[in-house]
Amino acid sequence: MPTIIDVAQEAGVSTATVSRVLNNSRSVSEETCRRVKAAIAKLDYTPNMGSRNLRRKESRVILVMLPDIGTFYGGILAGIDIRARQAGYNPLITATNRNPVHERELTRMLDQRLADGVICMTPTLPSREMAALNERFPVIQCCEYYENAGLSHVSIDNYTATYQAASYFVRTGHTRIGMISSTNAYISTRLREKAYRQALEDNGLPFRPEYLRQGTYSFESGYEHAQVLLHLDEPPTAILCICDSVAAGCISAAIRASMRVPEDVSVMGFDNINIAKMLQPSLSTVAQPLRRLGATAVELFLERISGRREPVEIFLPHELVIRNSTR
Amino acid sequence: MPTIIDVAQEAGVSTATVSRVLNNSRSVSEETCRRVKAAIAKLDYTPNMGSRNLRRKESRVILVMLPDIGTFYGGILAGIDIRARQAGYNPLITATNRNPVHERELTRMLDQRLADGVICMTPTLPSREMAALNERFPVIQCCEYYENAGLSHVSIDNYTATYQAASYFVRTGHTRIGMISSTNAYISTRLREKAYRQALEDNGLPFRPEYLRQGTYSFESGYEHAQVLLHLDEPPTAILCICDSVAAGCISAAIRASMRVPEDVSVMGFDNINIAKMLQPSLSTVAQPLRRLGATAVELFLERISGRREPVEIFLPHELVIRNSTR
DNA sequence: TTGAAAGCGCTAACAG
DNA sequence: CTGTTAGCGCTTTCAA
Repeated sequence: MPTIIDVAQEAGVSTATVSRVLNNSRSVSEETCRRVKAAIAKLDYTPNMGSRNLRRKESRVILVMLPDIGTFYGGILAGIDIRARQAGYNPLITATNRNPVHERELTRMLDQRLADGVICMTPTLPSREMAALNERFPVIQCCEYYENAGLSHVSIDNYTATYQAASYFVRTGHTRIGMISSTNAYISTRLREKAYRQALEDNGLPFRPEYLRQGTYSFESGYEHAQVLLHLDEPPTAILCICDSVAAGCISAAIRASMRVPEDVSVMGFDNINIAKMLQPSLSTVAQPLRRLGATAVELFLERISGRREPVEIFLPHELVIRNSTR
Repeated sequence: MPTIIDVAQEAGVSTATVSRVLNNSRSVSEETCRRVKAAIAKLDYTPNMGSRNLRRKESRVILVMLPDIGTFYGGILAGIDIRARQAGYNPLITATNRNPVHERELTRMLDQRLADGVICMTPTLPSREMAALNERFPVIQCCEYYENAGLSHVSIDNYTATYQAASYFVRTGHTRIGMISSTNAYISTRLREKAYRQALEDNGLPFRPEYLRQGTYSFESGYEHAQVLLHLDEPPTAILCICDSVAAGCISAAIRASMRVPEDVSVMGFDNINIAKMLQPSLSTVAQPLRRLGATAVELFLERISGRREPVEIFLPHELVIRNSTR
């Protein structure tokens, strides 16, 4: 494998000159430049990026941590991938399964200079720890975030999105509106529950504790909690779900209980992942701009790495997508 | 950020000795070892892996190329991730969207020494090109592969899997069996179509060209082609789909055409991705051992990088999962 | 058992 | 415009 020295010899110049050509330093004569390029072509030379990175004290790698590589993250990853490569960075994607130990270990890649910074979608590590890490390396939060931790983040406005979804139910005549949420402490979960309650209150509807269920993000959780909800003496006629998988479970449970969706019960998901349109009936849901979320996270990373220290908070627009699971 | 030199000074030894401690070279006295470790702890030192890699002429990165980060690949990626990290490698995951130009560009990361080898799930580049690349770097194929290209690969036995799925239809009384396949030239597609035809023939059923449709891997494609199939004068009573998303589209089209699944038409998917169980009715499908496929691909990579040159071909067991979309 | 010193391949002052 | 040179942080002979 040829090195810059081989190229220099072949072209009859110094390695410095080859380096200049490699990096388009404007101060190389046409003629020399041509010779160097010819040598590069002849030897089929490719610079060793590892040594360049060592010299430049960077790795050109962004660590991307997410809980799992499910459908939801696919779109975000696409956004990250495109924007990061444009900027000359390689996204190193890794699923942490929400395991703090594993996350902490990955975080060591920053100290090892194997990555220049991290885009994090799993707020599992304590806020303090992340803030401390952010003192030394760029840490960007995507989708989820800590309030007042001094970290830049991008997400949708979960509160407004959910408020609108609940209001949609009210507007279409529902008075018994349930919610299948999650037990986690994510900011998105807290805001969504808060918006759900506020929307009820603002519309003169009572908050019924038995209508608010909390489980996981899974199909199974949606199924179980919907079962409970639908067997209440006065079951809700509309159910807001914390994500599309939960909504899928909700629909399955309704059908299992011989109820029609949306005639007997309306179901609304969240996220608009691929399966939303595939379900029977197709799922009404709150769409998140996945690719833009990813691309924006990279943008924040780039700003941060080029010197900016003050955290920036970005909220991207969502969209209520009405399909056939609501009436 | 402290370097090995700082540690050496702090411990009053040479950098060579620190390096030895770092790498557990057996020839360091207890006492020295203790001092070095104390210094490392005191300075909160982490080795710069970039320079280690430069020196050792490796990157400890495996490039993982896949067409898209959809549900199907999620399981495989999990398998790759776990096994690769165990072995001290970082998987660099990247979606190529089946774009040869993009793939070729990514492949340059090997020349740039940014990755030590590649696990490829998108057989987009010409067989020759991959074989040539494999001369210089480890190239492992996962799920899809070229025959006789001298590359190691792991996948299921697509022929047998499909043969069994088709036979299942025959066994449950179907005589009009259709297939919604794909236009791509993947080995899996070719083998599945071949098995479909052979199963018909072996069971004395005629092959009807109008029963074999070819589209893409998408929900939309499944929907469209199912529509055509179901509006035939003599529509099939069972449809084998190239993947679960296509099967989902197939079910949607059937219901749209006021047909019941599985009473009027049975639908079988392929892969057993997450959505299979979420659909209404839940989807019967051929399950692939996703995590094992990923882990095995890494295994092949490790074998190859530690010197083995003869290609090895591995076929992992599949499983026919019968749910409610078939009778 | 330990240290000195030579690189790994590249970039960036600095001189000329 | 170009070359010389000194590293980036680490590992690894080679001697001692």
